Amino acid sequence: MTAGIEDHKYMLVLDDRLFYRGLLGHRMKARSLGAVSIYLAPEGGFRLKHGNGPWTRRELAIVPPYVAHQAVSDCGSIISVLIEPERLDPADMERLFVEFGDPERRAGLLARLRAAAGRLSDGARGARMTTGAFDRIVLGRALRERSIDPRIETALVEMEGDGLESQTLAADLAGIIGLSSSRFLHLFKEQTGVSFRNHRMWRRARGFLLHANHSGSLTDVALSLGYPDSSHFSHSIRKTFGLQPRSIRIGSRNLRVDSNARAAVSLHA
DNA sequence: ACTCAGCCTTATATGCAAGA
DNA sequence: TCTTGCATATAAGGCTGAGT
Repeated sequence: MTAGIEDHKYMLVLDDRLFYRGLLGHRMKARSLGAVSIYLAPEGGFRLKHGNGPWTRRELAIVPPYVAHQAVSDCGSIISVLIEPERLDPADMERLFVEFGDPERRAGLLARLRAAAGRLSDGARGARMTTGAFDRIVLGRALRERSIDPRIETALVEMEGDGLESQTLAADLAGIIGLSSSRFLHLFKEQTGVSFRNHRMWRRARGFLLHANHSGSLTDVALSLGYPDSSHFSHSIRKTFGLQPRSIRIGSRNLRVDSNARAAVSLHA
């Protein structure tokens, strides 16, 4: 009872999963994340708004990728889980939304999610957390991956290997896997469910979260993430997260961050 | 140092017709 | 069935400059 939320701020960043427990900026404007997003308040509830729709009071919510929304928490903090969609089996993603929409399962999901931070932070120390282990702790079961065309898989790996600062063009990747850019762009969307451009933009913005609790110039961070300048960076982050980079940084003080190796590549770039 | 807005350029999204 | 190229709309990229 003595420990406040400040002592419990925690984020775990994996390649295709992210767990966050910490502050939720009360000045949040509409955000559009590139991942399936699960929200719940650590205690009490929160309010959620989809696009131009009305505010609704929630205990638990799940939002599809690239859907604009806003959230405000009663207690000022939030638990949030992000699931990257590009390798996720579409049918299993659908099933996840059904599960979260089922009133009978809500209490169980809430309890599991609220307990997850402690279990994740214990498990992540030293050892590398796998996606499957993360899913079992947070969701109670490992989500299925979709089978992706090997050429698109190659392109995904290529982009991940290049680091967040890369400006890889669709035409370059198409060349590597032996397709025309036209076919590559179509196939990428078909196989991953997200457009090439949106995917690249989201991965870059997501990379900022790893820098969120660092000191130093935001301009330097912007450049190391591949943004051409701080102006563009500020704009993109605000559109993606609904918050200014500065607010995210201020809200991330005392935030403990764990990440696996690949997600952390850009950390000291 | 950071945010914000405007403006032009360019890459990408998407549908379609057609070739291999 | 898979692939390509093309046409057109749109959003990101890149830049400038002003405000905080």
